[in-house]
Amino acid sequence: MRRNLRPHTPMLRLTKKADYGLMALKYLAEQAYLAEQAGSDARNSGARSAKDIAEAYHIPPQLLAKILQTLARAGLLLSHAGTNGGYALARAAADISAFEVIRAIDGPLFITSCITIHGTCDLAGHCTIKEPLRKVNDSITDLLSGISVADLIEPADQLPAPMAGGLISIER
Amino acid sequence: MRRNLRPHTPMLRLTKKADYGLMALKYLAEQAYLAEQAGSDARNSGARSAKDIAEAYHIPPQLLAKILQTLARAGLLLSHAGTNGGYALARAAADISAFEVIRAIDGPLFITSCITIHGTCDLAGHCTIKEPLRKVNDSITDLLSGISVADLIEPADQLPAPMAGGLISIER
DNA sequence: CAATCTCCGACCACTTTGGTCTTGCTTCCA
DNA sequence: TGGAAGCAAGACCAAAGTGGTCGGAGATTG
Ligand code: FES
Ligand code: FES
Repeated sequence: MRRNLRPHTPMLRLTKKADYGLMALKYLAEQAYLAEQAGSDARNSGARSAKDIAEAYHIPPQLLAKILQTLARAGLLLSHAGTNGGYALARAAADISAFEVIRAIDGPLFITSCITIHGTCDLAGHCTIKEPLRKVNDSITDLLSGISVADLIEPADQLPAPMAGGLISIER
Repeated sequence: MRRNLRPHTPMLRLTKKADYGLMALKYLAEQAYLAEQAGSDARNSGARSAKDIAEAYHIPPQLLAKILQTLARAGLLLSHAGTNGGYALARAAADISAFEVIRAIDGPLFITSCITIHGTCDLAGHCTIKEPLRKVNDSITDLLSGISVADLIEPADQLPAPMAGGLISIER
């Protein structure tokens, strides 16, 4: 009867912004690939406006614009203002890892709520949990670092072997 | 100059509640081990009240109580009301994985903000991001599943080989 | 019966997230 | 030489999630 139908209860989730960012990167990577194939001029190869990308994925244009600005500030994208401006990848798609994108948008990710930058938690001393958890954190970082936006453009295919280290060990 | 000193900007973090839950489990595991060593009676072996645990780690007692209740409801803990009551592990420490604890407290964890329960996202169709990301998600799940609360009690030592599969591959 | 302890839901303050709007600036081109 | 198209950078806001508190009800022991 009550509307307590468990709204979502998600956790350890990626923010929607990071999701949008990844989508945009993927889109740009595809465009860059197509432009290169078509042999168009080096300039404006695959550059697309924020509005175009937003429309392609039906995401709020203004929000995407802000995300793209963040990415540009982080050095992952090149922006070009003006009439035929837009955004383009700053590097090759294979050289941009998902980890960089997520960190640029959501900030440094740490799985434990205590580890700040140098492990000095206010609970240090009476909590020995953080050390094993940090290993998990590092593993996730490695995992995300091993995935490039180039790996995202072919969803149906498996990721054969284009990644640096496919295997991640728990003990770092 | 500006006070934009980046308050925390954390992401992909574990909730503090899950952290507390893990700490409590670790504590209970230690107590159970000690009780077993001392050869005390089988009953009340390692059972501790919520207040005791809260004091041991300096965490808000009422909050910890609620977390323990959640854990008990999930079947990870046994609760015993009454004068000398308290909580005890429902299973052996080695049989309780960190993944179970986290899921019991924070709900099902999905790294993408779209995957709900059966992948049908409102953006499905014009977003091919979720498939690679789901692999990451599965890898994290496996990673967490391979860590038991027994692995937490010895932080200094490495985790030698007590886990099911120490190596996690990106392609599941 | 009384003390102790778990159980359960309501409640609150605060932070984060997703999203909009406004204002300004740069580049291109008609 | 203007616009128009596009980025840049804020303030701003509503909704949701998080951390934490409170108070009563029920169980267990002595
Ligand atoms: S919560 Fe900070 S060390 Fe465990
Ligand atoms: S955000 Fe749902 S499929 Fe990409």
